[in-house]
Amino acid sequence: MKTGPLSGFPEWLPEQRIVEQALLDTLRRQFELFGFAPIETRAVEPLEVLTQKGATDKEIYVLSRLHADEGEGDKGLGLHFDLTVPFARYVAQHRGKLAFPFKRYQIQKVWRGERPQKGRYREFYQADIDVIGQETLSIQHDADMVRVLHSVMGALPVGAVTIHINNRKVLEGIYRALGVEDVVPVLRTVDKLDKIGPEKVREELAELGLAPGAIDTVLAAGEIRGADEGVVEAIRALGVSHPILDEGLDELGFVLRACADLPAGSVVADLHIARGLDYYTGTVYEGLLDDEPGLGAVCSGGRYDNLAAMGGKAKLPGVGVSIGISRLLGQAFAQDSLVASRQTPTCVLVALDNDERRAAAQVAASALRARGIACEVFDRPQKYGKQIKYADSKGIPFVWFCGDAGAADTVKDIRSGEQVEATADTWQPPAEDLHPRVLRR
RNA sequence: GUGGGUGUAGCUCAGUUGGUUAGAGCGCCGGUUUGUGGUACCGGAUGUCGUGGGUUCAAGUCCCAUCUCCCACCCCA
Repeated sequence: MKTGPLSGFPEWLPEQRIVEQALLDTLRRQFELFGFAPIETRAVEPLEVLTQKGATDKEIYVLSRLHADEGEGDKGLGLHFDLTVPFARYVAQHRGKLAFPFKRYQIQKVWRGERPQKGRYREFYQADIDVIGQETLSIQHDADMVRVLHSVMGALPVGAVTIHINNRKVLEGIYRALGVEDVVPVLRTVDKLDKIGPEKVREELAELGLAPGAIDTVLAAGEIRGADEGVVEAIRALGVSHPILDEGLDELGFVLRACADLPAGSVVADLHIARGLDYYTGTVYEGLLDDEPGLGAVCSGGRYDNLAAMGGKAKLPGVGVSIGISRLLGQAFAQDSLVASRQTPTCVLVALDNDERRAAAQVAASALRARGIACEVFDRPQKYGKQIKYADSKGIPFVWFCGDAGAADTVKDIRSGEQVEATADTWQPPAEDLHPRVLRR
């Protein structure tokens, strides 16, 4: 059998999966604290849903049966490449049973058939929250997204994250005022300011047919950043005007005011953040690690007005963000900055004295488990040294010895070597040893 | 899809201008230690040298093809 890694399909060791699960638990708790309801959608969607207008042209993994009968025809199913498109389909489908504004969180694997590289995988977790309204959705939700992101990212052991926000209408208004017909290519180019620098961006804009004067304004706008409403004034000072620009500035100003109480530096308006996805219509978000900006966005999202208008006339505007939990983990594992305190849930290894005493060992183990203490009984009566070594190799903190012939049981903390008498019905490990912990270093 | 790199033990790697039976460290297993680990010492196992072809008396080493993985572009979490 052929073994070996598949590029872009990461598999973690138990101690890494423990970290991953801990972070997923944190996300779930945080999302629920903000009132988002859980859903899960199927892993596959009809290709026509995945490739609908507004979706990205991601490379989609198509599903087919190995021994499909001749003439069975292609059912046209593909694995989802994000959670927003399936969610839009879900909302349109269950519209009658949902209460709006509908807030949901969804933590699932997604698949993209792209070339993998650092921070980018073909199979990875996305953790999404979205709010979706009927006909309209309050701008308040745009601001709330920043608040949730700030809270969630702060709860993850990944260091400081700066959330960059912008509003597509602001950029679109400016570009239209400058006479640009097709704004999306300009947005994509400006989005690369950080990466390739203003001179390269200038060249690319010129290739798109922008006049030198217009390019100056586009670049000047792209350079604007700030944490408060000063950015709105700075944009007005560019001297362009357009109805869409006014709308965008109102929204951006609202979001900045609504987030004014968050700690300084956590949120910044950044006028070159555009996001490549073409379905965003208003506020856009992009979170970067302060320590590792080169990793790319670790959370991102935006407002969309049309995406969920699937199969009906009703308009379902929404706003949502996605957290790149796999990207964060890949980075953390690569630099060994997140580790589990042990590589198994087991808190106590019950040593096996001899074959006659298996029953006694099981009784002790059951008593511990009944009180929520994870334990396992060693499988054969080897020398105690071997059994302790097994516990040590997995990071199991305690070894339990059943007392012989009426003697008391004892439990040994193998880190300190301390061994004390104990009763399986009452003994309690320190709270920090009950479950594996995530350690940051 | 485009470009560049890579491939030898479970892991990290060495292997001379082609030349006997392919090595080291770590890890693993056993022992010193007749049930209480981590250190130390002693011993042991492990390879289709990515794969297929070719050149040669002789290929891990040279040539061709192919695959894999890594990095960058595109785009994105």
